[in-house]
Amino acid sequence: MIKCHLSKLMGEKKLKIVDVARETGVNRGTITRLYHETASRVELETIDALCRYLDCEVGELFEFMDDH
Amino acid sequence: MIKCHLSKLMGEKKLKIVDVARETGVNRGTITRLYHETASRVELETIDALCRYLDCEVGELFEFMDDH
DNA sequence: TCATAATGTTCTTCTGTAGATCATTATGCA
DNA sequence: TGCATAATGATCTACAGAAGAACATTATGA
Repeated sequence: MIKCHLSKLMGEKKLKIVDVARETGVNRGTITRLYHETASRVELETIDALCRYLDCEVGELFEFMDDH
Repeated sequence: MIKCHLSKLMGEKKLKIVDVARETGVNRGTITRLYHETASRVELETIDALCRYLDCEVGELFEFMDDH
């Protein structure tokens, strides 16, 4: 499975969902879904905006968990 | 922008699009779009299948390129 | 050269995000 | 403590693009 670490990254920086949505320009619903890991599809543009805003790599945002 | 390194990873292993599609169960059209970087959206399930098949991390498949 | 495999291309279908709105909960201040 | 406001949760419709299939074109190799 692919784990999304958005909530962890946001928690470390004490960011709110509204902040991230406002600053990245990404829809709040989208941020909410990634935060709660209920998203199953993601726009590359969204990943781009999050990496830029959180100053992180794609690999820090999404992790491949080998659960066979 | 987000760069997809699927073509590079496939090239290194001399893999064909049909092979990857067959082995991962991902639609060939989807592999083709990622290969040619014409995809703008991606299923987490697809990333999962590719990471597992290529034995790589998400960060090796997608890279954040900071082009301001 | 010919058969077959691989890739490219195009079309329809359908899923899930985008975006908006409303409901609920949390927060801060008087 | 109560109230105003901000943040989050939840839900709905519209739409973009992946999924999947089918057909065309190109590459491969016997």
